[in-house]
Amino acid sequence: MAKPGLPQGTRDFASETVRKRAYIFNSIRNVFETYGFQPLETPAMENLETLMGKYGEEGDKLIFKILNNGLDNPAKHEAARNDLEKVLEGKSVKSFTERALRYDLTIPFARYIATNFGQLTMPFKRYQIQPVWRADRPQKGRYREFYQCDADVVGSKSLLIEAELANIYHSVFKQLRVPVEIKINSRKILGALAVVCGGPDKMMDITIAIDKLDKIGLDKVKEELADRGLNPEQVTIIERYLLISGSNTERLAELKALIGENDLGIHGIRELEFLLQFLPATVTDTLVTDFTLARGLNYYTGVIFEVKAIDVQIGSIGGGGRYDDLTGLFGVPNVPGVGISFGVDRIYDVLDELKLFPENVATGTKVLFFNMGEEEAKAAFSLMQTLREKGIAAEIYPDQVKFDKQFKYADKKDIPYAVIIGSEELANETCVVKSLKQGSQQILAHAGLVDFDWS
RNA sequence: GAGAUCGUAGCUCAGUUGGUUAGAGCGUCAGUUUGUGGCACUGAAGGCCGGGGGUUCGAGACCCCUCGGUCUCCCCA
Repeated sequence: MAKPGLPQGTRDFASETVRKRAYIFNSIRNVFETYGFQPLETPAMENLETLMGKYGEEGDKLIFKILNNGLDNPAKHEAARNDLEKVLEGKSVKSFTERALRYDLTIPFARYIATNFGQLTMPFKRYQIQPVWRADRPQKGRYREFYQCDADVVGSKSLLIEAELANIYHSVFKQLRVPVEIKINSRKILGALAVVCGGPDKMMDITIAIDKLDKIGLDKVKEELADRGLNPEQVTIIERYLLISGSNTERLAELKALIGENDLGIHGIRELEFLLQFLPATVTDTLVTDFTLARGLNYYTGVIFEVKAIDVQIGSIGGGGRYDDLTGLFGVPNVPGVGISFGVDRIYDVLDELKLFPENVATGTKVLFFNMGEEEAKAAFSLMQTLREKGIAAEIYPDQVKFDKQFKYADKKDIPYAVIIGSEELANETCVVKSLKQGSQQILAHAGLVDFDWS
C-alpha cells in the first residue's frame, strides 16, 4: 500500500518542534500583550470576495479556493456547465467557489473592523497568531501553510504607533537573541520618486524594479526600468536614488536633495526622521533606512518595515507598514491603520541555524513509574497522581515488562527520574527513586515522594 | 506559471561500462540479562529499486511519460 503523504508545502510538527515553536509564539505574544494589544481570531476561511483583489494580480492566483459542496445537485448542473468555461479561463465563479482560505491576517482583520465598526473602541489594537495558506510553489523557507503573528493598530494616524511597532520588533528579536536589521522606508518616498520620474502611474513599475536591487544588481535594474518605459533621464535620477549611501542621517540628506521639492517626498522623509529621533539609540541602532524597500502588498501608503536576520541566508522574517484606507474596500472609509507581522516559520529556521533555542524548551515527563505487576502498579498509580496534582509531569509504564525495556523507554524520552515499586517496596511502603542522569538512587517512604526535589 | 535536480529498507545513503539471489550504517524487534538503563556482542524482521511504458538475451542503472520531494526564477513570511 502506498504510504500516505502530506499536501505539498505542509508539515507535521513533532513534539520538540512544537515546543520550540511555542517558545517563539510565547515570546511574541508576551511582547504584544505588554504593548497593550488584545488577541483576535478569525476563521480559517473567508468569503472569496472578501479576499479577491486585495493582494494584487499575483496574490489572487495564490489564494486557495474551496470548491463548493453540493455540485452534484442536478438542479445546479446547468448553471455549473455554463460557468465551467469561465473557470477554465482562470476566473472565480460563484457557482463553483465562494469561499477561500485566509491568505494573510491583515485583510481578515480589516473585514473584522468593517463588520464590527460601531462597537470597537478606537484606536483599536489587536494581535493575531494564526496560520495562513498560499498556493505558492514551496521552496526554502517557504511553505503553503504557515503562521503569521500580526499586531495592528487602526484608528490613529499618529507616528507614535510606527515608533511603537518598531520597538516591538526590537524587543522581540532582542528577547530571542536574533541579531536583526529593521529596514524602514515610506511609500510616500517611492511615490515622490515616481512623480519626479515619469508620473505617479509609474510607481508600481519603479518599485518592482528597484526592489530587486540587491538581487540582480544596478545594471539589471536600469535595464528593467528602461524596459518598463522610462527614458534615460529618468533612469539616471533613479540611479542617483539607488546610489544614496552613508548613515541614516546622511542618506536622508541626500534624499532631500533629490525629491525634497516634492510634497509627498517631504512628508515621507519627515516620517522616517520622526522615527529616528523619537526612538532611543538602542532601537535606532537596528533601524536602517532603505529607499529600495517596497513590500509587495499594494495597500501600504506610509512607513513600511521589513526585518532581516543578519548573517542568515533567508528572506525577511517580518514586515509591515501603514495603510491609510484599508477598510475603505469594505465600505468603511477613513480608518487609518498600521501593522507588523512576524514570520514564525522563518524565525524558527533562523533560531535553529544560529542555535539560539534555550535548552529547557524540551521539558517533557519528569518521572517514570516502573510497572512491576498489578498490585505494585496500583500503588505506583496512586502515588503518581499525587505528583501530577502538584504539577509534576509523570507517567507509568503501561505494561509489566523487563526492567531493561522500561529503562530504555525513559532514556529515549529523556525522562530524568525513575520510581520503582516492586514487591519489597510495596510491603515496606517505600520506593526507589533513581536519577537516570546521575545513576544514583535512594529509598524513600511513599509519603516522602511528594516532597522530593524533582528539579 | 517557467526551469533545474533527485526518488533504492522506518531514516541516511552505497550499488562499477547494463550481468547471478540488491547492500551498509543508524533505527526497530528478540536474545546474552526475569530487580537496575545508556555500552558491547549475537541474531531476526524489514525492498514490486516512486508508478507506467519502451530499448535489450538481460534494467535499480539507458530512453519516454507520469507522480512525488528538494531547489531556483516570478512573487512572498
